[in-house]
Amino acid sequence: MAKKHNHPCAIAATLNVIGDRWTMLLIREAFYGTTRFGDFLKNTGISRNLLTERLNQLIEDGIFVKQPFADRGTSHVYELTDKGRALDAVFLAMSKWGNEHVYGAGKEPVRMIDGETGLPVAGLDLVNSEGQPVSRSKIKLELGPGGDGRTRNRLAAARKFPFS
Amino acid sequence: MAKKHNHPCAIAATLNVIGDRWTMLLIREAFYGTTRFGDFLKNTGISRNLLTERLNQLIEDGIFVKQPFADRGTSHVYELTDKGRALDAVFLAMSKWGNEHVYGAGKEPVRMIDGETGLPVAGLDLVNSEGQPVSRSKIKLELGPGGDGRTRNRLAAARKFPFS
DNA sequence: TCCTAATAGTTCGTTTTCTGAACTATTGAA
DNA sequence: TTCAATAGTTCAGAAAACGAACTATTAGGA
Repeated sequence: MAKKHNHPCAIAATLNVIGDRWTMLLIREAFYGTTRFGDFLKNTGISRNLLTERLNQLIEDGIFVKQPFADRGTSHVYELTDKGRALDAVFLAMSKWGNEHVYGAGKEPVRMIDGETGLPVAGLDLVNSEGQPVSRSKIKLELGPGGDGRTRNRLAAARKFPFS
Repeated sequence: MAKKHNHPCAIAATLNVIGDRWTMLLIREAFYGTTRFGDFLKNTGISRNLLTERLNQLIEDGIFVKQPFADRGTSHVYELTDKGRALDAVFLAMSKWGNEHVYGAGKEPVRMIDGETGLPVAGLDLVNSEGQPVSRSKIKLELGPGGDGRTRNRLAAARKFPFS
């Protein structure tokens, strides 16, 4: 991937792992059950050399592990780690936004359904550490222990309640 | 931005809007309250010509609107639309993942706090259309009205419960 | 009115990354 | 020991990003 961001910021840090045109598509594939080099290739349209490079980077970043697989030829499987599976919230947020704001209601190619009730999945809601719901408009961004002077200045300049 | 993905898939569609190294950083800035060309420039490190191109693309995609602003010089403000603000779930999911899986507990540069209780924001939970909680392991992906044969085949090959 | 500072945006040469196709390596089965 | 399947490498051309210099527009002050 390209040169990395160097901000003390979780968004920048996440973009350093998944912030290119292909990586979230590979992770989508992994959530869909794809594990083989050739299937990632076919299902995404990425070029072979870039797929090699991305998979290696994702292994280095702890998103995938590569396991031998006895099939035909020199086969392996690429599987998500716990760290990789933890990207499910990003996957779900992107799915929801794409369905609602690019395709629009009634034009979704894939829908997320609550298997328990059969109802559509409608929201991604925040809860605090006690499990209580958190209103987005009440979220505050505070300087954390890993922040520095730059972070403090950025937050000081930021709105108090940035989210709708 | 680069050539667009052409899959019948909400992730691919979302990547066509925010799937490059800079766009989510610009949207982070917008959530932090940045509205001016020069501030986006300074706070992200993007180059001027690329910033021009990205902002124009994001206006075209309906994420930002550009308004005149009387200050000094030829000033404008770039502000998020409702469609842009709806990316807050992606922002929050990426923030949470970066804090937990790149920085790690105790090293977060910025923390999200529930302003109501002062407790940290801990989770992003799914609810169905009746507002009931949905377990991630119970989510099903179903063919939607905008899907095609390819989509059907992909889903048929996919795991039943892809999420942890 | 003219000059200056502030802001936004453009141009362009260089560097980096991506693309696409051909080629190589490794293994299991016939 | 040949063949087919799979994964991976190489490389030339195209596209995109980078970074610095330059241009345009406007407000305010001399």
